[in-house]
Amino acid sequence: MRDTPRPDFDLDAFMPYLLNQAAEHVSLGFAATYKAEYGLTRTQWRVMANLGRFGAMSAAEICRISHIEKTRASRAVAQLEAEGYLTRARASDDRRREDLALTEAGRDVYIRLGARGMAYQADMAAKIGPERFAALEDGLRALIAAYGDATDD
Amino acid sequence: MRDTPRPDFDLDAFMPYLLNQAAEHVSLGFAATYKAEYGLTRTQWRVMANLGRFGAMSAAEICRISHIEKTRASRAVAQLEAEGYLTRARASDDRRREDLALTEAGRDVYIRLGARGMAYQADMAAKIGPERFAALEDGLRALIAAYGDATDD
DNA sequence: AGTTATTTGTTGCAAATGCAACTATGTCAA
DNA sequence: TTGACATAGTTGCATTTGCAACAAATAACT
Repeated sequence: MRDTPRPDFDLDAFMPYLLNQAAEHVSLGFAATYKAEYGLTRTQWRVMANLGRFGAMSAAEICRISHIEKTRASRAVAQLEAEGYLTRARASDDRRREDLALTEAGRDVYIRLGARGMAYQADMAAKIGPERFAALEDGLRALIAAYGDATDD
Repeated sequence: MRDTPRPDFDLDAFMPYLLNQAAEHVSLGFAATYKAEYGLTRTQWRVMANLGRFGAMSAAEICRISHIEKTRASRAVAQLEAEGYLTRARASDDRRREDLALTEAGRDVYIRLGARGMAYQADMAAKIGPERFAALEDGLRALIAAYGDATDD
């Protein structure tokens, strides 16, 4: 007889666990860059990345796109404004909304960090091999589509 | 002429971002289960999963294996003990260490949640297809190996 | 032995977080 | 117009978090 019921469940093969581990390790590497060199948090960097990529938009839009909690976004925006990386302007067509836009300084940071990001990404692809990297991207997108849109938090 | 320097950097194709998005969405689904039904946090569940899978071990070992911050682990262990899911015992060979072990109740939770986890996992594989799922696992392990062991935070 | 460094686990404290409540604005329909 | 509801963004508050400082035990040198 066994003194422990056969587990069968192995954390090391559990996808949510693997995803979190991978995300944490990989993110940390890049986070160190924008944290150390520009004093940005992850949320702040994401807000800037969205504005840099897509141009002026509201905080709510950024929240929808990047699934950032609205309180978090609000605070990130306030800090980014305080540091001169973005400006806010009441939208004329809907005065609840605030249109956010990067300042010169903000765009500069976005460009620099973007370049770093791409280098980081290239390094990742080299480390695990391009095919694996492509397959990974494909799988992640599939997951996000399957769970992200379904639950829609 | 363009008024914005060509960005080139796209957040939507940035691997750290994709990883975080996928991890967040997927984890949330399963987290709802152990949170709602057993009142466990993610860290608490991880501690239990490690103990259930590998048997008695110290908090520090769990931290090393699962890359959990030690303060977090300490607090999770205290709460799990308070709820009767595990016991702590000073190790006789090294009196700094505390050997943690699941109680009957704790093992019971582990078994039940493990079953739920496997079902969740099977559902994920079905949703995105078994090949994609396998490729995803392969890629994630490669990333963890490349970054997890190298940086070793 | 004696001194210094390392490891294990806990705690203090400031900062970050999430949820709910709130203001202000806009929409829809009776 | 009025009233019910929805959306954008902020703030209050209790909880969680992480870092640094700590205590206790052990290891590693000399």
